[in-house]
Amino acid sequence: MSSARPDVELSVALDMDAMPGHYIRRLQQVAVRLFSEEVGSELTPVQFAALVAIAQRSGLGQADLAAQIGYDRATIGGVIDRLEAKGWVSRTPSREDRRQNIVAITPAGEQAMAQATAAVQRVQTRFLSPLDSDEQQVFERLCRKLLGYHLG
Amino acid sequence: MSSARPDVELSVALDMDAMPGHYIRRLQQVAVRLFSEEVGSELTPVQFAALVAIAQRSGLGQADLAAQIGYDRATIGGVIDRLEAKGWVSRTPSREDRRQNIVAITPAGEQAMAQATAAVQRVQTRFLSPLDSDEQQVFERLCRKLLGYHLG
DNA sequence: CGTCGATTGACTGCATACATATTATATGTA
DNA sequence: TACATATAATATGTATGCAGTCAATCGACG
Repeated sequence: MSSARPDVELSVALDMDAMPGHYIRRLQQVAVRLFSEEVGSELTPVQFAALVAIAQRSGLGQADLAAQIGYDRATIGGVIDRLEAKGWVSRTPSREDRRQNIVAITPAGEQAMAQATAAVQRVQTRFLSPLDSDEQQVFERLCRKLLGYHLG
Repeated sequence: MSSARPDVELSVALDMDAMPGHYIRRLQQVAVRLFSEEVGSELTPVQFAALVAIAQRSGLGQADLAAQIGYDRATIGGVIDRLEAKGWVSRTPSREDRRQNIVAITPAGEQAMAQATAAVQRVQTRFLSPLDSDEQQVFERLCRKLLGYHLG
């Protein structure tokens, strides 16, 4: 660590640690790291979320899928590319609307998802473990409230 | 999936919205969007955080800087590239350790930071605005607690 | 003084995330 | 039918974030 000499005094002392945007970013980093520790490198957080969404509501096009889990439409294509390359989902042009690719999970995909599920739940447990049970509930409620207003 | 293995949790329990990792990601998306709305495209959240850190503790090398604000060492290089291209920071080889690049903010950089500061504070206000004052304090406390355990 | 382990920074590759443009296809309307 | 508009998917460019590799360099040790 270098010796920091104070050479510029800022008119406004900005404490980045006090900024929600900053610590949300760092919490996100923590969550991603835990995910990769527990689940491994076979599956990323985004790929897992996509797999779950596809399994729960098959017959959706890519855009519907993206909207449902909060991805960008331009991003979902690449995610599905990688899931398709692993043989976990399939893309089929819709007959009703030939612009659409209907995305469905494959048996191999279901198996991969089932294998990952326990690890993913460990991630959530570990992530929240610094909080006691009451705090966990409050944290979830406040996050939902924030999302509800900003997305709804 | 045709095995006789009972997978009870597969059919129901995968509610992504209930997973902290998932809604933290979406909160992060919200924060980034608000940032770009208020601050504009001149400066990204990461670039702003870097600028603040550089201004507050000049004389640091890139790795120290990265550690201080939670970046990856491999990422900070590109961030500083872009700040340097705008003339907002400078890189100088250290005399004590010639592997190090000492990063410092320029007058133009200080000006850019000062201009962005009000907008950045509006971001934080808007982000937390769905919560009342008590809830905001609780939210910040819980986030800090999570970070304290996971990073400390 | 020379060697070795650790550190730093540069670089590559992969995976998001988003904006924008483009292409193909649908759909509403004149 | 012809045209304008809307939508789905893709391609491109920029910006992060992390893992891994490499060379240069530093500090410590013999």
